[in-house]
Amino acid sequence: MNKLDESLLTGLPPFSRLERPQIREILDQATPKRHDEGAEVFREGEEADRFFLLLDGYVRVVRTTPTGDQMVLRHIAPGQLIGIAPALGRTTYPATATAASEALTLAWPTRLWPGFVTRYEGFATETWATLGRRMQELNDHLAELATKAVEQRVASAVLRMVNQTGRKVDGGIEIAFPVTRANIAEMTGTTLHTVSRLLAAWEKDGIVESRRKHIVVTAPHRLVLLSGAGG
DNA sequence: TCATTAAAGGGTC
DNA sequence: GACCCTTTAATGA
Repeated sequence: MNKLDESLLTGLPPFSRLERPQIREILDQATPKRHDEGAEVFREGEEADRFFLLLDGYVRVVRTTPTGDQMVLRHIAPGQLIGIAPALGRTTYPATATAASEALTLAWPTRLWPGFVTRYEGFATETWATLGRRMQELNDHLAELATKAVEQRVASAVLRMVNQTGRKVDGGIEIAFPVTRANIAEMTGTTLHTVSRLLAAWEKDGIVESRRKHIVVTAPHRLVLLSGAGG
């Protein structure tokens, strides 16, 4: 079996303070896996027997409501830990993670978690920081859902994706993974029809350009204004 | 202001 | 051709 290259982990926040032998040790315990677009990485309610590092690609985190509706909670960019139920004191995954684009992960058995936290300098601190950021985002998102109008919510959701996963392209910033109108509807608690109409209107105003599953924000500051940030 | 319903066209496999 | 993604219009809460 091929050994994983140490450069995969060097520089990533959870491992940035570690020496080579420690990184080697961590990699030797990891199982790499490729996920096709749409494939599940882990499922809500399952026994959390592994935690993951997203090496490449994007992951969509989704919860299903009792009525069967899906709610998209967040998107994860490469370099982040996911499925870290043990850090939350849980034994099952709180949400389902699916590959938003073709993705590559490393997985470790959850039983190794306590050892990672105690043995590896900076690992715990970075994990807490990640959890803190996600908590902050959730708070913002919740306040937004409760108080903002649909157009503001959709604008915020698009901006969130741009900020977390955007890449520069000619004429703007592109969301780096395939997104449908329905996906955005599931992030904002509206319908795909409303999202479609909003994007069409924004495109007419020169704020975005979109093709199927593909959005480029050409005037981010105007989207910020629409999102109602700062008033 | 926004959801629902319906109809239709283009894309992709 | 089947199925998915998207657009558009009409209707009504």
